Amino acid sequence: MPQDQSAPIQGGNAGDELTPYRYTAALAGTIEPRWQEAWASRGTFRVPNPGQVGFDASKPKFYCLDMFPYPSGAGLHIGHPEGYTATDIVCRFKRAKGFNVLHPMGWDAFGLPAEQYAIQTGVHPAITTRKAIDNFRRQLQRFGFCYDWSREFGTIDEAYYRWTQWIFLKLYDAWFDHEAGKARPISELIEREKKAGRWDSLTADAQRTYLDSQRLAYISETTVNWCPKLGTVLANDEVIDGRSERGGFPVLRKPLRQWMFRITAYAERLLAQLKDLDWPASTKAMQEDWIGKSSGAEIEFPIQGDHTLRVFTTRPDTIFGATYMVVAPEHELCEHIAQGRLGVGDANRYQLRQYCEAARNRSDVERQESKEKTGVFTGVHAINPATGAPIPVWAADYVLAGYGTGAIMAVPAHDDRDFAFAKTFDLPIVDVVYTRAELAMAYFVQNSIADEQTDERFAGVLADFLGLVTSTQADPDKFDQLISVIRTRRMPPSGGGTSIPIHLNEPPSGRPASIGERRGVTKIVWLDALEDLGFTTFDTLRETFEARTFHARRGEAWTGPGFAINSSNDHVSIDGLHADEAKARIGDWLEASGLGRRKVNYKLRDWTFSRQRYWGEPFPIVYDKDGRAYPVRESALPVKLPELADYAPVESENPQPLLAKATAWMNTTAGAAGVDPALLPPQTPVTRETNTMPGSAGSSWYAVRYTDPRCASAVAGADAERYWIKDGVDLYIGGSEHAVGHLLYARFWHNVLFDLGALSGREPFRKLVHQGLITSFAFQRPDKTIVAVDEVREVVDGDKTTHIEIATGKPVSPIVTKMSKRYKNVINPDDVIGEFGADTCRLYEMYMGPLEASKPWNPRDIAGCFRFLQRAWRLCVDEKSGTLRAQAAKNHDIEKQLHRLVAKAEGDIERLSFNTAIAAMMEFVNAATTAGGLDVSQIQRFALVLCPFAPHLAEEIYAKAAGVGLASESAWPTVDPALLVDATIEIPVQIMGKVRARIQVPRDADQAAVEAAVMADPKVKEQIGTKAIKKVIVVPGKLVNLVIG
RNA sequence: GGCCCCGUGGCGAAACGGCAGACGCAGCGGACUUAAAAUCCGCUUUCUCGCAAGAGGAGUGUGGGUUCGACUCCCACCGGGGCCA
Repeated sequence: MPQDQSAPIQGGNAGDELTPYRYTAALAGTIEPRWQEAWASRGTFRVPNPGQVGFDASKPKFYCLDMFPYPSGAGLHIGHPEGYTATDIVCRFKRAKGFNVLHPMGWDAFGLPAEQYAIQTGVHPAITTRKAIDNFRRQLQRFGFCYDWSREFGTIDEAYYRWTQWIFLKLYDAWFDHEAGKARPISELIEREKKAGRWDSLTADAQRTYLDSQRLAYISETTVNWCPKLGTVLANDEVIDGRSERGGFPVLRKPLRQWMFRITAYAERLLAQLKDLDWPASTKAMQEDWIGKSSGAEIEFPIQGDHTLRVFTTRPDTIFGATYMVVAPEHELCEHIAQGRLGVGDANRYQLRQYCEAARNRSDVERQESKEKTGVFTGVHAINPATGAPIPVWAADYVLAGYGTGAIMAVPAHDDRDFAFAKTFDLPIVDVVYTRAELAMAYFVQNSIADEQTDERFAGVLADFLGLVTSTQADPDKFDQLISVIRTRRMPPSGGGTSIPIHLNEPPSGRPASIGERRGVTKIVWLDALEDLGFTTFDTLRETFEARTFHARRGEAWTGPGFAINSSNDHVSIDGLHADEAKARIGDWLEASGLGRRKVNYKLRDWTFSRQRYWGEPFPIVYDKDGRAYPVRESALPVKLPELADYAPVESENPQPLLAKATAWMNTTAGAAGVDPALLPPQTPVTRETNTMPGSAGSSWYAVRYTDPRCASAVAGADAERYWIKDGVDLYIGGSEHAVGHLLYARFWHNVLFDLGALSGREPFRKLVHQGLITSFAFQRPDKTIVAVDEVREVVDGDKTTHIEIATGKPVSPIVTKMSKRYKNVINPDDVIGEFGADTCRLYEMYMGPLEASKPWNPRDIAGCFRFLQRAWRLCVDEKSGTLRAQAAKNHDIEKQLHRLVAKAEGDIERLSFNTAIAAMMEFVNAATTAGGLDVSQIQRFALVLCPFAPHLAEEIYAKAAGVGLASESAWPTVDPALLVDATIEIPVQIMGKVRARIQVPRDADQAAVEAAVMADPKVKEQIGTKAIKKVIVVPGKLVNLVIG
């Protein structure tokens, strides 16, 4: 590859006549493409599959994957190579350590941007996408990444999306057997129904309807996020603040016929299997939250007539506090009432109808956000099955139709929104949960003696009692004992002095904020707390607890943990129990009495899988004239996209798929479309499905395809699939923005395909790491608006540096922010490579800081990495002649340091701590330079350590030193453990935790010997003086600490 | 509002309960050079005492706790970021 003469060369001074072989950007630009070609032509990074020529079954395997890039027209962002360099280093290292390494790359290439571009220019998305892919590939190859390019593919390849469609058909042809906890072919469902005698009696249509209701891929009319401007439906995670993630266009909620995946059937498995994954805790937590499991109960509340109102609640333990109910305005009860079926008076019915009409025009978001609670009494009452009391049923829009059953039991004392609503409409608020302290107050009301109930005395006694109860975390059965302690004025056994120690966050009643408790709090604080609550007389206290209105008085719901109270009837009592036990007992009672049942609820919704756009996989589905769906046979795959004259979406509030424009393609026959003749005669006219699949389709299984990318008979050949991915990808690196979307969808498909026998393992990604965001500097005015970097001038005054906005002359402050064209702080990888070479760029990205941390790109710092490579080069190669600079004799001290470097680099790479590995190499080069240089063997081994980080430079040095072979094909240097330790070591001596002296001891000196050496040290003697030695801590090989006094 | 992550020199950072600031940048001083660049060497958390060598104190956002010993573990608070609502 010819050197690009036009590239700006600023990386240090150019090599001049004296040093023609100095390591410069120009030299890097020469050697880097040369080695890239050498690797490619030798197939250095190609890895064969089991059964193929050259496959070595004796080696362990390592499958390392980068997140699928979307090849945008703008080219590679500087953030891309961060993760890619990390995986590249690990893969090169693992290969050197004797692993079979699978390290592939490909393209997530269907999707909106290419299509938006096609709309503007009329160029077919396939053309622009291929161009973008070529550019991406060129840029990646320029970094020297060790991908096995023979495995490259894109989601837009027919040979690939054929299998994406095949997977869709597998899901269409499967149902979830809840008893077995796994997906099974639909044919087995028919078998089961036949055996149960439920099948043959059904009509063909009823059979079809039943099957369709069970399929993992099914059609449903659901409310979707419709974006008129983009002409498509978007997934929830593609909508941000009511606008599309791409383009920022408004998004409406619309009912639409959609293909859906029954991911909810897998909620429990997706949740349970998380715990075995080596993933960042935060990502696991996000998936847990997204799945949103909550256990509670479904309860039937009788209402007048023979109606019941079914609610789902996560707090069945608070049912005794349910003082009213709320239904969503869309709830069928409202309709029934409006139609007069429950005998509600005209005035109420009119109000209700008015309210429901109004609520319907407000979006869910508006309804959730609005602080002001609105609602209307429906005119009917329900019976609280726990208390037997009639409670009013209201309609209010803070309850959403789509969540749970669209109706709730309201427990205002223990739910914030119910509390606010009850306050607004003056509904009763009844305590059914108390914290420990509150329970103690209630106890005091009932059990105090007359003498303790005087207005003068009660507060003091109660404050003492509360202090004792909370400090000892006493359960209610200990209250008798504790109050007698107070009465006899004895101090509690554990509390020395006058203050009673109170422990923070004592479970389960810790409520520091409201009852005011800090460590060391005393009676005074409790007295203050009682006063704040307005308990100035005993009667107020008694009335509050007898009326069960403590929380109402406090003005806030208590949603935290505590003890159940006021919760007994003839059949069940949960008084005094904690929430978990109380829930369990209420669950038992509900089930025994037939009033309800325990129920697990998930926040996770089914996956909407239809898009109304062009540039995606077509569905292998056709419809007959009655709208019945039929699958296309596997042999007829792939269903290819038709050509279109123009790609502009039909911009409309009524969703219309773009493929409907291709009428000739859409209208076909069952035979031409490839429907099984047993299902539909070939001449039958049918219309094709005109939706396309979303971008997440192709990216949900690509990790599997890499194991055998050319396989024509399956998603991947069984041997290859089992060898590489049975236990999941060994290292998967990519951005945390995919924490729920992609990573959850891919797990779902993998699980389904495992159940159906198409894959050997359940989980696709065993170990996951997110690289941090690479940010950039910009400037900020005092009003927090941002100023672009080229609009600011740096002023150096003595040792102070200030930044001035050129236009205004006002000072601005440097900040770290996302790279943005607007701020003129975008770093282009091509420019960086032109200026310093790919090795320097790779090295700097890894040297900036920990892989997972977000960190700012500093153009100044990159020079340090470049200079390091120059020093490394100069250490090994003569800058005048370009020949090897090897010393004849081996420096043994340097040899020792080299072994330590190899050992450190090894450990650091394993734990992805690349910045510290690079620092160790810098130290080694500095030491070796000072020591006068390396011998040939040392140069070779140093090059091998450098190779994963700066492979081109390493190859060049290695070639000069070894003469034959490639560094990238050589084994990692071996470490002699004997050289990692010294005979004598220096250890610090601390006195009272401060370093006061240092002593030399043999490495394996025992405790007594070390102690003796310490005591003999004159500095130690001086420090100890006349004081006594109380304790000696010897940490072998590390340090000694003396406690004196 | 909830959950998670992060606060260490002028800057990026290191230290997996055991010598805080490795390594790099920037800065200062020196060598080399007619000169500059490049390169090499030295200094570089801060305060006090000292001409100096050196000695001593403080110090990892703040306050508390655990420990012989805490940047590291626990609790609360403050500040920044992310995700969810």
